[in-house]
Amino acid sequence: MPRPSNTDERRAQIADAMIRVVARAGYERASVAEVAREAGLAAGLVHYHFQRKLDVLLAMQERLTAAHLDRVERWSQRAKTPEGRVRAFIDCHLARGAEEDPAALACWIALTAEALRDPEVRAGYDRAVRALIGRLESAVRDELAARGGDLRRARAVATAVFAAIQGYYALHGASPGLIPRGSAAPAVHALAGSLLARPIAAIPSRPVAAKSRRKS
Amino acid sequence: MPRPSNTDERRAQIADAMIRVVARAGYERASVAEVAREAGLAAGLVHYHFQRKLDVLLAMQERLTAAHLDRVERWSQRAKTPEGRVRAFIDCHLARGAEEDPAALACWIALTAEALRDPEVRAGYDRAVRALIGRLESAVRDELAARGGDLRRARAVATAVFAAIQGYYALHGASPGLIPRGSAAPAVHALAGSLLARPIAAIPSRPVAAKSRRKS
Amino acid sequence: MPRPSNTDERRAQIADAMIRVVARAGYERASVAEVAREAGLAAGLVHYHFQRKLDVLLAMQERLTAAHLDRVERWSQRAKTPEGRVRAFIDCHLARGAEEDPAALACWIALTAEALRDPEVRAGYDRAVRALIGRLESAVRDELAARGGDLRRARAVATAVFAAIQGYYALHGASPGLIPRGSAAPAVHALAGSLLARPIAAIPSRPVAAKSRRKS
Amino acid sequence: MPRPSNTDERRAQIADAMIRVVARAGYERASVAEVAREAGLAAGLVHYHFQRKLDVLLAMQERLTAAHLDRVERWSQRAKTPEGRVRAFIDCHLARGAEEDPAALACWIALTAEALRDPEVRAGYDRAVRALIGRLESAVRDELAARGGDLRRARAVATAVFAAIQGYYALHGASPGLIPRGSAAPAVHALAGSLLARPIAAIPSRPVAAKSRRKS
DNA sequence: AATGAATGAGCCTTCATTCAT
DNA sequence: AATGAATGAAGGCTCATTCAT
Repeated sequence: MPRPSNTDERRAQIADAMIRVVARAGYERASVAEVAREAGLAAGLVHYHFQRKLDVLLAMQERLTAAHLDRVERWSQRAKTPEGRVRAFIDCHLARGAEEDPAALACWIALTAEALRDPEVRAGYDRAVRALIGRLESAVRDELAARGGDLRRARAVATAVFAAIQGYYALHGASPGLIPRGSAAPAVHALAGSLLARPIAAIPSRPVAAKSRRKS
Repeated sequence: MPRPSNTDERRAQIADAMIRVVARAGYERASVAEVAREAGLAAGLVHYHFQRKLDVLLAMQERLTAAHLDRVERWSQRAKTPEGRVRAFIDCHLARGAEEDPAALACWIALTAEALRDPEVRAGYDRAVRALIGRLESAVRDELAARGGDLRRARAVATAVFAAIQGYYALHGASPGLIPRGSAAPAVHALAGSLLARPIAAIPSRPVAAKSRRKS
Repeated sequence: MPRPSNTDERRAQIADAMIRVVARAGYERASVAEVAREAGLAAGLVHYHFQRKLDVLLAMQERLTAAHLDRVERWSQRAKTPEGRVRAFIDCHLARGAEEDPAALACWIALTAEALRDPEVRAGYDRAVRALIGRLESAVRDELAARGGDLRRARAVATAVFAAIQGYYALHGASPGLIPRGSAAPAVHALAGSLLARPIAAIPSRPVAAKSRRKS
Repeated sequence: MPRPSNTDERRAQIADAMIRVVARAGYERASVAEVAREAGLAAGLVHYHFQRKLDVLLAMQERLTAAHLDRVERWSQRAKTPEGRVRAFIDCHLARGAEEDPAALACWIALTAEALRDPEVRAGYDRAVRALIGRLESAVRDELAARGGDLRRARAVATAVFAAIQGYYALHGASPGLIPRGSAAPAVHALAGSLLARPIAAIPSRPVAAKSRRKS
């Protein structure tokens, strides 16, 4: 009788170690040996459970994504209205007291950079982003429906909110101290409020400014 | 008869080659040999003009930043009002027909990821971001002044607009095809309009949603 | 079932290979690749067992020192008196028929030169020299005690004998053919005899010479 | 009319710069560029005046040797007797207040190590040593003649004194703090006195020790 | 004579991956 | 499953030497 496989735990253990190493060193500089050490395992074992180093990154990507989706889900459940779900999505990412694991944030940015070059990472990245935006989009759609808005804008609205969050993350990570304390969440809430309220195209501006916008 | 120095041109030549290589391979995978080949130079020459590979990255960073600031400046000059300058800043980054060098965009994301780990890259990143946000902030401040708004919000507003742009860039690079065509610029314009119009804190929302925001 | 470690043997194997390579090429010109080849190993393996090339040198230094101390010990055991131990120390280094591994001698000189510049090598060098001189000193002290001499001179006497040996080694290595055959050991024995017999300061000389020594 | 050649000065200037660089870095690590910088010259100029880096080392070797011979000569002139010249030779190297340029000492040891491997350096080393020992030998021979000693021992005596000095130099350089203060010169004087006084073979020792010496 | 750029080989080191046990 | 040694390919960087000016 063979001993029960512990492959799944080991894979998780290794992927989690990679999170910590990538967070502090980036993917390229995260050596397999270092990841093994971080996981408390022998160096050779990593390649017993994963064919390539890249596969560890992909596993880590999935774990990060799953955990993050969970987190979003948990925050959403407290919301009672569609708009509430949108608000919860934003707060879950940016509200004070909602600070996520800094390692996860660093990894996310590393994954973004990696996705630019590697098709496999890009695929996982795309899947993750689509899942997240998808959740947001459904909340936006419901809200727009309740308000009688144009449902076709839901995707654009969700994307905008997501992009803003993503941008704050990047700034926060790479240029800390630049974002006025407490300004991120309110700003994205304003964005959401604005986009839910009226057609995107109708940008409020002082008349004189109208012309300057006609440039490209 | 001292030989005239061509160091500046060479450094520029090498930094420009690094832009192309980093764009397609990332910094870590951009080998010095490859950069030299891309520049049409012998491998050893790179280290004659730069002490470390990192210094090439920093030079490239400065060139990208300078070029981008130039670009922003050029777009701004057409604007006749403060708000126009804000609009120009957004359009310069996101409007259709404003597509920047894709290589520059890829490099920017690579630099963001690198800034997370390397203090020197972070310093340059910070400088670049502050210069960009600074320009935006002054426009925002002028506009708020004209509207009688709270000038202290200028920085937060500028940061929000910048973050949104940054987020769109990341999404565009890593998950192309996800952003509804033509939605980016209008969304950020909406954000700007919304933030210029009223205090950030006053988020318009349906009453019921108020509670859901009160979360953990 | 953990694989049994062979690190100690490998390290010894590599350090021994370095002895041979340093002997014929010096430390700087002893490339890691060459050392590996000499040891019959793959190049990368050296850095699996040693962090830096310098660490191989230090390991080699320790092996040389240990072997040499052993050798001195073995020669000393035949001596029955303290003076006999001093004589044995000298003969062990310089007597005909006592020729040591020429590679070891070449390495020792290389280590001397390296010690001038590198603190780590210097530390090992210092330790080796102190151990050797220490053994000699204890023999000298015992002999001086037996003769009723000044024990405080023991260190100086031991150092003098050691320096003379060291000097002969250097000459032998760098300018072979210069030392009259068979003159080294007797000369150092004369030195030892002279220093053991009377206070160092009392140098026998013809009266007239006394002045010439009073010079600048 | 061509401008007068300054080649000799330049060569000297470069060789002197190499002394300083070799003293602090050793020959292998003394890069041509660093030597040029130390000399305040352009990098390319070194290879205009010297074909190979090794030739700079050889030039430096000659300069060091010449300067040192000069120094020995100067010290000797004050001596009025042959023995006085021997004493002066020792004091010139080891007496307190006779400290030579530490850079020269470091270079000498570096040259010793280099001589082990390179035939050209060895040739120069041999020449230098023979010149120095030769001067010493002639003084020894004169003294032995005056004493009615065996003139054939002159070379061996001179070599012994020189070896002892050389050994003290090595110890001083590589293991500073090991030599009891002020003990070097007296010890070598004792050696000289002892060797001038009686046949080398007749080593004074307590009877019991006689046997232990019969080992090899 | 002199300059400083250019070349290309070689070195130490890192590392993903494989393998014997 | 697991271990730790082994392999070989790069990579960044240094540097002696050459060359155009």
